[in-house]
Amino acid sequence: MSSTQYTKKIALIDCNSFYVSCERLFNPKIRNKPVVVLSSNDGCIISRSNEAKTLGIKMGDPYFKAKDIILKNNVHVFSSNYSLYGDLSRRVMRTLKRFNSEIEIYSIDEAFLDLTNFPDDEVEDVGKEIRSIVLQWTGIPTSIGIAKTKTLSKIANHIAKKTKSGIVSLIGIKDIDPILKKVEINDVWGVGKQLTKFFVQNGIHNAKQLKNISNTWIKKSSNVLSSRTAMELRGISCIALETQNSKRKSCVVSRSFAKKVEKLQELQESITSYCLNAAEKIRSESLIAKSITIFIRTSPFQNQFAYYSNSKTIDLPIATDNSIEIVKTALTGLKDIFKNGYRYQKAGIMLSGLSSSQGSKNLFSSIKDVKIKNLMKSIDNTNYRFGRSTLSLASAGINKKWNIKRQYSSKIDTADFNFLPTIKAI
DNA sequence: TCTGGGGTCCTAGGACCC
DNA sequence: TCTGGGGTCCTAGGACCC
Repeated sequence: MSSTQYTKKIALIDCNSFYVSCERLFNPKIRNKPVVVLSSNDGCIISRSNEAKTLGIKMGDPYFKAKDIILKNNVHVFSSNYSLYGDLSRRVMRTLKRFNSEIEIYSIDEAFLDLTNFPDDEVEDVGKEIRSIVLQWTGIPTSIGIAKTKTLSKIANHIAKKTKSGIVSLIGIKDIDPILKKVEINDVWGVGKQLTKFFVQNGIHNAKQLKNISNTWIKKSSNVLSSRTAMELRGISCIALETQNSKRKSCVVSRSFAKKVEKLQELQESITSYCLNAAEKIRSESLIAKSITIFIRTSPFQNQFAYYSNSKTIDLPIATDNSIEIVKTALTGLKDIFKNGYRYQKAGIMLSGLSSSQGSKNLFSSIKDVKIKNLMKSIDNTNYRFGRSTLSLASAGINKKWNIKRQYSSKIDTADFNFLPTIKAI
């Protein structure tokens, strides 16, 4: 009798130090060297190589605070280059799809892959192959965790990151308690700062304890999400793989300013350009928005200045993807919440209540609408061909003094042939 | 001087209705 | 003059994720 088993198996594939790995692809000199990538505006550290982690540089640290360590240790610093990372992400995901079309792209550098169709005792080898193919085809190193549920595969992945092979499977292990015991409660997927505090107060310090806690207690004293997490630790799948890319429900565009902004005029310029950006984004996904939120705030870190933060949500009379309409509405909202005398650090907008623009004709549809649609289309096409904001609105400003800072950009654009790496035959 | 950006989901509480 | 219970829907804010 064959003993081949096909239990449920979910793999979590996670790119190692993804943004750093992307920069390294085009810059072999920085392999094995400490590297960090900064957030937009060169504000915070959002990706670190292992060497940088060893130096004690923390995730999310503001750059200026880590500068001493960085300079002393010759850490290589890069401003983030999202079009590069997005491009490489798509390549990684495309490669993963070859192993199974049942894939959930969870973030720019992570995907869940259903491996149930492979026999239990072969799944670790499959994982190894995925790793080496992704590395070979894209140059991006990954870690892979495999287990019966998403939460457990997250844990397996967490452990895999610390192993040399880069792959850990919990499939076929009868008693995973000794493994879960070593996983701190705050490292469990879905357990954040607040829940950690709550669990620790109740004597739960690791994943094993959460797994073995009574169901009634957790339901009574917490919420459905926690009990779902506990179930998943027991190997009972509660969080399904979301394989079809569902349409998003909101679209945010927000930025911190390179310099503090005090004038309404400058806020208007930034809000306008964020609106244009967001409108273009939803048009490219055939969506229309029902409402728009505008928000502005001063820095929460600078205690010597008064703090002010406010937002305003306005319902659009008719759901729309029309840039002009969206900008106009946003600017009225901005006027309502703007107050003189503050040093604004950040502004943003959110389009929400998004729905498909297909067949969204209504009583008020008219020839004018068709004209506007064509105008939007030609703006999008021109900007696509000649670069963002070739065509814009006057209110988006020309000088853009508030615009972001990107001092350390590698300026690599994989769409540009001049920056493609050349491969030399030996 | 300098502290990211973009998402989802859940819940409590208020408004409103019968 | 006093007094009820139950339901739905919406929203703001919080918590979490990367």
